[in-house]
Amino acid sequence: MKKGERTRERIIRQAAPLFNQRGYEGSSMQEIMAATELEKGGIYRHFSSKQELAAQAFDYAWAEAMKARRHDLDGVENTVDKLKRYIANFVERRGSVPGGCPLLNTAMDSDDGNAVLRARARKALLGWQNFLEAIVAEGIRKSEIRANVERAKLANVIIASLEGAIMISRLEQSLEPLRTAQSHLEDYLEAKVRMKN
Amino acid sequence: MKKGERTRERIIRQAAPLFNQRGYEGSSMQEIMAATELEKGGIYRHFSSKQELAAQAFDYAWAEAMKARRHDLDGVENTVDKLKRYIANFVERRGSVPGGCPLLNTAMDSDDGNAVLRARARKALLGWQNFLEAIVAEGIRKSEIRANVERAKLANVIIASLEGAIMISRLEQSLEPLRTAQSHLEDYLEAKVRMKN
DNA sequence: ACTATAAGAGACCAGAAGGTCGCTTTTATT
DNA sequence: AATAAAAGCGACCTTCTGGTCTCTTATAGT
Repeated sequence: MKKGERTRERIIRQAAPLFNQRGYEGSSMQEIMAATELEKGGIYRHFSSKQELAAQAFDYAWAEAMKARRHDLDGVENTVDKLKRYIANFVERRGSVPGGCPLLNTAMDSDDGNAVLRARARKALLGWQNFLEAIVAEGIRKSEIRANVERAKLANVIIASLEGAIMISRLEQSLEPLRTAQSHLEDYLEAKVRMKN
Repeated sequence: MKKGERTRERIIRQAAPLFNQRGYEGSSMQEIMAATELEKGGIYRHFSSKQELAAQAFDYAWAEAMKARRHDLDGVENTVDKLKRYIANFVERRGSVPGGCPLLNTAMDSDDGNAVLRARARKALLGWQNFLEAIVAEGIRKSEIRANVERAKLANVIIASLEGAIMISRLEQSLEPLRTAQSHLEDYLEAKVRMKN
């Protein structure tokens, strides 16, 4: 009863980078077998289908990404600084799972079909938006963020800028686009979001 | 000598939406055969491989997207307004080829393998950056854009915001995120880019 | 209209895809 | 140490993959 659970988690952990790098169709069971050093039977005992495994691998990869991006966030008091730290973490602490942002990858991979994966990506995005919006709401309550800031829109701008920058960065194999997005967002936060006295 | 060229172009035109929607691995020759109403032999006469066809389909899709986004751009004199018009076109005139932005799709599809497609996406991105940078450079020359604006960074911010917003919009199946990105960019152009006298 | 050539059909191929299942081995419980 | 249950192996299945090649049909130049 214990060993099974351990290998199950190991499979997810070792399959996640594969799916994140090569995508759902691009990752074959053979490659997953090689990555996990398990035969087919050993994998299919724990997962009913490739899709099921892919879904769980995404959940894992996303949880890891979120964890990395939340790193040391609680120590920051001011909510604007918290947003800036979050953005810095996003830029600096990539690679919790290799292959770029799991959300972007899975969203693009599944947005024309693969309803299961698509639903997971959607849920992940919603969670992310809520997380950022909560920080903004707190900031407004604490009078650190201007009252006229629309939290949903601010969350949107941050997410879009970062995800778009990731795409460029991956294609150019350079951190510069990501850093440009970061400094743009920081400027924006100071100019239009932070409460001035 | 003539018919061949016509069908060749037809194949590209009809295969492009498929590749753009389902990705490279997700599009099978069978589906391409169905979409083009041609047998295998009829397709492979014109393209040496699936990859070759996919590459040409991307070039076509990208050219169509660029054309749509450049729509009526020449009529705009002021370069800041030109950028705004470009952004508006991006938001409004999607769907020149179904399945979202070909660059984003192909970049995510190929960034961990498929060197051929990756090279095409990279070249497309470079062309896009150059296109926007040229407008900015012209704006600085004409004193419509502040001299301290770094054209590469501005191009980057615009591209990242729009592409990231496309991802969100597709996942949420709503235009709102795209419109939010648009208004954010417009505000930014007015606040930090346009020359004030 | 004749004919050389271009275009397309479609049977065929080897290999790989995801998935199943009966059997053996390992684990945990007593 | 014995044993019941859990975990893993790996041959096998069907379907589909990208790609080839020969043969037929359509086209275009004269």
